[in-house]
Amino acid sequence: MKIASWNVNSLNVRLPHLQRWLQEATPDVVALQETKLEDPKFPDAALAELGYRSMFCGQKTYNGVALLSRLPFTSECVTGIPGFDDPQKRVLAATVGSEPGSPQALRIVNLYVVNGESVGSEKFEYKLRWLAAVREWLREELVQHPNLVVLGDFNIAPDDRDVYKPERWHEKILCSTPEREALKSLLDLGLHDSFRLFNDEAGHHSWWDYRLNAFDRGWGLRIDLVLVSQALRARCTGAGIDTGPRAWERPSDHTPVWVEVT
DNA sequence: ATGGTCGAGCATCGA
Repeated sequence: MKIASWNVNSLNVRLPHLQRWLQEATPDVVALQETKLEDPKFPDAALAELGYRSMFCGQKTYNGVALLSRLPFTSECVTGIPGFDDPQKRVLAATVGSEPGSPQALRIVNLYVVNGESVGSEKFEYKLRWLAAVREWLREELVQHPNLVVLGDFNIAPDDRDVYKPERWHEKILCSTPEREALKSLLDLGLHDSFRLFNDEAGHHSWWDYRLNAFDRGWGLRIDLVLVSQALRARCTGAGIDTGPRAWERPSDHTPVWVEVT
């Protein structure tokens, strides 16, 4: 089973890319971020034609998340962090494949983590509060759902191997110590960065700024992650980054990341 | 030379 995440930066603009990539990569489950679409405008019929059921939680202009699945959804759709009041649509969780709690079920938590703007800004403080609330929620999710996948645009590069020029990003947004510690506190719950189960090299990225031809120059960061629980870690057979779509015409600034589990 | 590009929606903001 292949589970993927992609920040599409407007599903309205990127639907043709998504359709092409679904057909080429044939993922079973896909988490999307930055759909920027209100729910009545979500293209669920077009995606159903490719065999995908959809859950979505969007808003105009900003944010917006969705889950696509070839397997049936077997739970309600959870939107937002329980108990954390937040008008921004950044979270969508559901169970796929089998009844919640069964060994065949997979719990999927799709996160569009707050960007944070710059270290020390109000948005930065919001990012850290938001991540602390996610941590407390995931602690409970792990009790209920041993087969847990937490994936999305984390807006955090886990360490310097994930940054094209670490000295340029030192203590900057996406790379600062408080952000990395917040991510580590999620991993400390019993989650693993699936990409690093298979590859420990530097130089693998999932996002490149639109400016200055960053993609062609290799100026990227790995900020899109697929975290897996302990039980799922044992079932992981591969993980990777599909850089192809970043080179297509009129691309998202992010490219899909994925994990394979048995 | 750490610059300046997208997407949204109509001037500028967020990333």
